[in-house]
Amino acid sequence: MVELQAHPIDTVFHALSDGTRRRMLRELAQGERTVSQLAEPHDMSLAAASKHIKVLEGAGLIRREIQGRTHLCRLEPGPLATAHEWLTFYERFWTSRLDILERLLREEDAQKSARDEIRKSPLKSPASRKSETEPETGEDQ
Amino acid sequence: MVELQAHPIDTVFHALSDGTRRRMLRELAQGERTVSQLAEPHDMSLAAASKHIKVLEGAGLIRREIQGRTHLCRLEPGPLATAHEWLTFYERFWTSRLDILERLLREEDAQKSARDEIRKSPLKSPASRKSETEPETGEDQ
DNA sequence: CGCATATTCAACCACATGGTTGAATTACAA
DNA sequence: TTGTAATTCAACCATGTGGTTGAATATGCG
Repeated sequence: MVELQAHPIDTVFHALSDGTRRRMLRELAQGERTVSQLAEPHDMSLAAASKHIKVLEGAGLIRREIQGRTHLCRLEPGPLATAHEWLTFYERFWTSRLDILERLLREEDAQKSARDEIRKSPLKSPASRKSETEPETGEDQ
Repeated sequence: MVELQAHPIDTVFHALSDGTRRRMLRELAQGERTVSQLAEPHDMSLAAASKHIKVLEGAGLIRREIQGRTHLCRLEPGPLATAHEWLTFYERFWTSRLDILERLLREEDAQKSARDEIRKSPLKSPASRKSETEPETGEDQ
């Protein structure tokens, strides 16, 4: 019904791009929950919550065990690990240390591989960015 | 034009949920690129690519330096670090070692915090999931 | 100046998303 | 059997997304 032939990681990142769904994952990190339990904290219809759960399921982020008339959901961390590893590729860009060297190399690289002959002004040194950690901080997500 | 009052991490994950944009980030990991350079490998109009770039910019994943008539883009890793750290919260769920203990604790937890009295069947032990690493593997993304 | 280059803007389109409501399905319980 | 509880399904709606095309806006160049 959704994401017909997208790359798996597309569906994972997409699933994570919604605060309701991230909150559900957060909840599931503390233990399994039924559909109604997952829906309860969210100000929306059960049907809407059910759709969110299906998106999470479609991304492989949760598994569901049907138990009579209730559906028990539990976290399936594999895709989260995949996404984490995907991001790890870029780690060198935020863990500085070699930042100056990196940047010089990137400049050289850009110079070399530039398909045309644009760019010839100096680059601004990027302000080192502060990153607020931990999921589900404060109000939403 | 997009993401009017969403949580910042919403826009980051959303930006990452598209293969075209992930490929652009990949490209920018090797050095700065102009808009046309970023657009070139992708089978779409310049205008479409320009929109993708704006999504990345809106998520804070890239910065743009206007240089005459060309726009030079460069990677801004901060939000990637944020997303990475967000995912790190769930790390304990995929780095096993304490997996059995974790699971037992989660069961207890679920037992304790369950708002209703559902759940009373045994849990399946989750198959340890294999996660394919590194970004931009194979054909797309 | 006049033209080509780099990029965006605006209007448009098909389809996805996230929500609603009401009915259908299935299971438990009296 | 009858009713109620848990969940999905189907239809619908407003809005967002990702793409197109053609015009607009600057900038660089001869």
